[in-house]
Amino acid sequence: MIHSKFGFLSYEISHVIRQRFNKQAESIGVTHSQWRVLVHLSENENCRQVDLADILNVKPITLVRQIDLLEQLSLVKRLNDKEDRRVFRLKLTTKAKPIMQELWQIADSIENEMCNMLSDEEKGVLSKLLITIKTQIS
Amino acid sequence: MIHSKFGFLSYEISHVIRQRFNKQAESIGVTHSQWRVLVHLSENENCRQVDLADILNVKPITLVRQIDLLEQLSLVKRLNDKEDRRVFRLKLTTKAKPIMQELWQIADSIENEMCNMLSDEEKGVLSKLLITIKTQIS
DNA sequence: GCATATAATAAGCCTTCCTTACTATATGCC
DNA sequence: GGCATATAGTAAGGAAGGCTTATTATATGC
Repeated sequence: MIHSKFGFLSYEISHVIRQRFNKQAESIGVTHSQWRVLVHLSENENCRQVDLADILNVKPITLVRQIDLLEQLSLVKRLNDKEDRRVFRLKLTTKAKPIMQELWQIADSIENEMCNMLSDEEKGVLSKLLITIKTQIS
Repeated sequence: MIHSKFGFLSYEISHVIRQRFNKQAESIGVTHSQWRVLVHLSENENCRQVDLADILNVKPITLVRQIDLLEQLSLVKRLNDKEDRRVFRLKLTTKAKPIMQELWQIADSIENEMCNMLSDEEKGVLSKLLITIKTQIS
């Protein structure tokens, strides 16, 4: 039996990406997981913790810890919601912006290294296919 | 600045795959990580632990624990090497074969779910591109 | 105005992975 | 042969990411 192993391959690759990212971002003090929180937050500013957890596919309690850490690093702020006192609204701080730029540079350089066998056209096709899948599952 | 975010996307997708796999394979008692060990071992039977660790991109001590577990489940056996008494050669047991079939079925069904928006041709292109990347980084 | 639902969090656990250090064995060089 | 160095596997212990279960405060529906 032949297995297409797409799922397997995507894990193999992201496993390596994660390792490289964590190593290179160590001096900044941000892990791949925390970076992931920052990226999704930047695309959904002012959301509630419960919303962000949902976007990240993790349980709220898992996100709480990560936000705690990011707040300690002064990268994220919890703001009280005026209409619902149970809720925190999450925001990136001004300090976060330049740091995220650095992190994107790391991410981009890792990506370039990995994809340097592919033509620009192939890279485009790959991204498009992955976006289709990501859209489908979320 | 626009980021192609291939690295990001591949993580997002494999994160979901991992969750679904772990959930569905829970009754079998094998996690995604352990399954990964089994798959790579099946493609490299009779290798040393240090070789398999290298293939998996983990440290030898990390693999030791996983092999301990898989040995407890009677899925893997450590065999003494005759020429180098420091070495164990790893083998899948006969019990492992049917269980791996079950695990492949889970993996395949998850994959089908995720890729059901793609044509067969697109799936082929995607696999090809990912294999190029995987080959490049290993 | 009470029952139920929801947002955030605490306590405590599991898994994966690591660094460091150790033991046993092999190998290269004199 | 004999010592220095390298290598295979492992123990101890810790960090990070994730979970389940339960708690507190607040909202909401009837």
